[in-house]
Amino acid sequence: MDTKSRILDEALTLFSEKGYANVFVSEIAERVGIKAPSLYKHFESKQAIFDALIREMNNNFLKQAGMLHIQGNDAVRDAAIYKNLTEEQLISLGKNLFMYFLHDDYVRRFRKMLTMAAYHDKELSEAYMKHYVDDPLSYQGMLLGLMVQEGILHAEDTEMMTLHFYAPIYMLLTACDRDPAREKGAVEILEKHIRQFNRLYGRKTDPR
Amino acid sequence: MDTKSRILDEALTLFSEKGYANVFVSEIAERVGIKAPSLYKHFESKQAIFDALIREMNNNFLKQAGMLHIQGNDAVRDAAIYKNLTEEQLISLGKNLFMYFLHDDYVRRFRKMLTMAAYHDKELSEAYMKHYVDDPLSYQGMLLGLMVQEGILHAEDTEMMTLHFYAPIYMLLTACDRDPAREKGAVEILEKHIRQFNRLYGRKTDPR
DNA sequence: GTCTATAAGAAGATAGAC
DNA sequence: GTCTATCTTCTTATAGAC
Repeated sequence: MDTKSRILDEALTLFSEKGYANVFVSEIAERVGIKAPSLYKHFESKQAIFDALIREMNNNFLKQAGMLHIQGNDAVRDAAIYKNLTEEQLISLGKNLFMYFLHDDYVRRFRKMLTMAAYHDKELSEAYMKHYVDDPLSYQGMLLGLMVQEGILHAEDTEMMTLHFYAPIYMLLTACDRDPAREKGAVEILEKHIRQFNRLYGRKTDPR
Repeated sequence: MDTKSRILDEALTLFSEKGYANVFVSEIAERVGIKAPSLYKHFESKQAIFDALIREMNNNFLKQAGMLHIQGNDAVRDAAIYKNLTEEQLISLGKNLFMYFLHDDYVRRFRKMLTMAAYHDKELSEAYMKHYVDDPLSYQGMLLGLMVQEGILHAEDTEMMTLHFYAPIYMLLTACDRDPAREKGAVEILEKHIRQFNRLYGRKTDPR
């Protein structure tokens, strides 16, 4: 990994742990193994490092914003996969996806950095909402909608069904980001959540 | 309002808008209408202002952490109130509570300040989880549990039912905090959410 | 308790040698 | 491209008059 990439990597780690304003350029440089002035040969300012990270995030959008997607870009194909899963397989899949978004270093650090930074910046706020709220809801809405069409799930209001599926996952994820000790409990809750969701919206539920 | 209280008030506003590190003592002083050095007659440091705010928050815990409570401290009495509400009245109540937590200046500013600050500080992180996740879930769990006992709601797993009720509200609240333009849509979604929740867990639902 | 003046120190950024 | 030395600016905080 070249120096420029190492700078971005260490900066992302530090920004995600302490927030932009609490990280010093000298700190980033130290972790990379150079002195602060050398860093200015690679980036013209601290802000430029942050901007480069945000650009990188938007470019890698599919990798990280494909939150809770199986393939991430084809709801029809993904629905076909879901369709044939047993409840146990579905739970296992859900757990694995949850663990991926919780632990994948790239995804996790960006989420934490953006969570903090998005509070003071309108543009970043929009990025946050898109990646962690709107896009997951939209994708899962398609997925669950297809399953309703197939007769696998039953719901009058697909939008609300999607909210009921995703909101608990969003809440568990933000809880674990703030307190990693909650992870074990969160995975158990996730399992129960998927079971209950299946029970409520699955074949046996009377939708009125 | 005396100067000391005005300092706390303006500091809370600024901290909630920009985050602790991005607020200068001189900025707080200016809003109060004094010069920065005068401020040090009231607080010995910038950190002392923040600490005082956190103490105030913990003291006023009931006022703001009673998130989505009716009375806020007596689940049995509150359950008795809920029991006799029609769906329309319940929705109206839910909307009003949501608007209160979204708009009440004191509650809103603390929530935003804590959301940011809680990422770098373990103690604050615990306070955040307690006030915005654990306590609401625990209180609403009692409330909904009582309604299950009364036969008003039906659920095998009350904990999951509570999660299904609260997680969407939590998600809508954080979404509106980040982007106030979403408020109108959020209230509509809230209404649909409560209706669907009623439908799923109300008398007519077959819980197996 | 508020002011002006100022100290003390931190942090971002530049200059110029190697 | 990295270093040491340094500049500049900003920000917290203090001193001391009123």
